[in-house]
Amino acid sequence: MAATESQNKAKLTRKEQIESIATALFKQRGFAATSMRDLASAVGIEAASIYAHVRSKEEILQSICFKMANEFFAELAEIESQSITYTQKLRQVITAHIKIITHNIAASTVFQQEWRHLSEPFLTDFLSLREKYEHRIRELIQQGIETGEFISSDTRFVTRTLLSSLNGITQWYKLDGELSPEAIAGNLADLFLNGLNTHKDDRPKYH
Amino acid sequence: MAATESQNKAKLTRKEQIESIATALFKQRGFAATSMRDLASAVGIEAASIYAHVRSKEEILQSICFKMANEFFAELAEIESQSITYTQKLRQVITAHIKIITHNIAASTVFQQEWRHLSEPFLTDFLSLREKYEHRIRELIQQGIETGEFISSDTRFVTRTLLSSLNGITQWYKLDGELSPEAIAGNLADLFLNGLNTHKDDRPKYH
DNA sequence: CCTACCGATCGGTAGG
DNA sequence: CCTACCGATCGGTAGG
Repeated sequence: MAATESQNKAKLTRKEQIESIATALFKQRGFAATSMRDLASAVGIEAASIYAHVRSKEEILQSICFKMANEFFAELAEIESQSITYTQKLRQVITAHIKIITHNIAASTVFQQEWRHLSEPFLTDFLSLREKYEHRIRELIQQGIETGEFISSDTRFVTRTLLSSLNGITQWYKLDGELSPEAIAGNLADLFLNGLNTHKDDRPKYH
Repeated sequence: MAATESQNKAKLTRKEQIESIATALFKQRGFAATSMRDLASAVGIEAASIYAHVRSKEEILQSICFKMANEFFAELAEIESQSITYTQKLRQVITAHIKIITHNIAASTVFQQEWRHLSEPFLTDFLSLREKYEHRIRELIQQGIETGEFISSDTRFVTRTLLSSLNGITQWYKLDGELSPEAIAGNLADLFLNGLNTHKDDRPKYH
């Protein structure tokens, strides 16, 4: 009970503050190039004091990576459970993914670029989660093809391309930019669903 | 003349061999997490001996990043000079970019992910080149819109999305995989030009 | 290309 | 949360 109380009060525990600042630094310089002394100095304490709140440098990375993974899965499960067309599901997946990314730009960047510094068994777990997420989106596209909503395509390729486009948003999204997360989602869904061409006679016979 | 001769002979100079192995290591572990001792050991010499061929660790990174940039620009200039439709130009840009990436997977990955470890003035130069490349592709899409080939869209957004999709290929392309570079290029061009949807009545009114 | 070595910095611990 | 400190490792140089 006392433990629960201490978790509930206050805005940000010191541990959360450390993780938040670490996330920004890992994004800026990369995990390997960020030292615990850099982190401590940014927090305003001594390097050794960090270890009162955190077991190791890698533990911080683990926390960032798996928290982000959980966010993506929570939204995906919600969408999968709905009774709507696959076109609508795809639009919602795009919207949800972009919402998560734009609300956690630094953590998303670390999630995307720094996971390789995880040690085992975290590395294997992480890659397995990523594979599962991709697989479930691929399933969604496959089912859209079977209902006739989407054209027949290489679903593995389409899914990877979609995820690259989604994850690439971390590299250019600006809070003060001209495009809101919702506008980005709308544009991206339009592009993937309808393409750039004004007519559809361009397609060679790959399929 | 003697200098020219020594450049022309042999398969790979020691310097080229060092850069090639460094590229693979930088891709695998990242620039910051790769030590000169790792590199030396992979080459089969002592760490200090590396410095007989290379001025610093960063010089290797500079070489990788700017060589890749030059490759992209050479292909782009070639395509821009042709008299073909913008649809065809876009297809060729996609094909050329993918060709370069798939032929230099490790160097492309380093180019994309490790450039932030460049020091000034290289960092600024590099970002300026990247911006120039994006700008020229954006111009190409803008012109395609003006001729009526492409639908009116946010060209900045479309260009960034295309580049994310192209660069994401380094993350999943396998030499022994099911898709050849040409097939990937065809699929990607089809997706961006025509989209996934079997009909075009899905588009909401964002534009 | 090697041996020998430099000062700096790393992640982390002991003990309070 | 601090002082004091550990052994390991870092990028790089001197001198041959």
